[in-house]
Amino acid sequence: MEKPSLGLLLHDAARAVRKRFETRATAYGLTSAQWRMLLRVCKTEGGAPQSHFADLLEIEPISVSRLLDRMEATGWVTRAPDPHDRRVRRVFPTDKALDAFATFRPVAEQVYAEALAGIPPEQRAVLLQALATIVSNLATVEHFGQKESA
Amino acid sequence: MEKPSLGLLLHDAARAVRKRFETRATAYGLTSAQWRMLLRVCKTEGGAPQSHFADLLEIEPISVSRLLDRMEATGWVTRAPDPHDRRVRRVFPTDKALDAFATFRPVAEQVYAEALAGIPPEQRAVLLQALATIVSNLATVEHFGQKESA
DNA sequence: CTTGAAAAGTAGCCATGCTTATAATATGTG
DNA sequence: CACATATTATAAGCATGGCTACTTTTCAAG
Repeated sequence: MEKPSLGLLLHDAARAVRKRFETRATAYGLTSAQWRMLLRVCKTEGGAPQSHFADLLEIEPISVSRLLDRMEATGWVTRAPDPHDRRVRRVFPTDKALDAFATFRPVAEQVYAEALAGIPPEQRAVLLQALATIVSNLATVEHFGQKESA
Repeated sequence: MEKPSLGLLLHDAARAVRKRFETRATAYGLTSAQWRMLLRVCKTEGGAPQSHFADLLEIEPISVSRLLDRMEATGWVTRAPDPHDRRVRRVFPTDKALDAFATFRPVAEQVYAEALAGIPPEQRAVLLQALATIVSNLATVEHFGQKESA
């Protein structure tokens, strides 16, 4: 056997959690990307511009646009023009979304519990901290020459 | 602020590593999925059936099929019929691939080093072990009723 | 040999996310 | 005001990966 690399492990772990989650969430008609978006939309009072969610979810605005296209078509969100800025379309959760929001929380908690089974609390803390560090380490944009060698 | 969940962190960390890697590998004309496949193909003596790589990479055979379509079109692999089993198409790396294989290894190592910067060795070990545990915990197929409650 | 199950590969369709480019609107500078 | 720039959202096209369904081929019974 060969020691699996960080990249492979991260990739596999993320995919496994996503897949397990979708197995559960599919019964409610949501994918994990839609669930992530739903979380944010439901927590936002008064509707927010799409660009707000692009920042929060750290995906490109075009990805938000298409994700919301599908979620609007399936009745999870509504979009309304902003009266003060005609470029903006504000996003609102539907009642169906707010219902699902309350229902799905424990589903996510359970998936995480299954994923972390057998890992002692102090190691869970190290895991979460290390993942946060990785995200932070790689958050800076590549400048092609950031390193001392260039 | 709110404590980010395991799912979000895993998702973000995996995406950050993939993105950083692709920033580097794009200069060579490879995506990270293609790089993962290339690794496996180059390590396999004598060519292997596509199904072998589906198992190794833990993706569906159809995903392998299409990944190899692109990699064959761009000259990274060749596919030849198996003389003993006419269902099988064996996969071989090209010379270009074997060259790249040697060149890219340190690139991947460096990306991982950047990702893990500031994390002490014992915490890295915990991280890798925890990720492996997560993959293992979720590797079993959902049976809808595995739990004691059903 | 025939029948049926399993395996290998593929095609169609979809979701997600990226890069690049465009339209419409806002905003700052002269 | 006029022009350049930035911001918001979208479109086109591609890569990755999933699901379902299908073909071809192998293999195990009978």
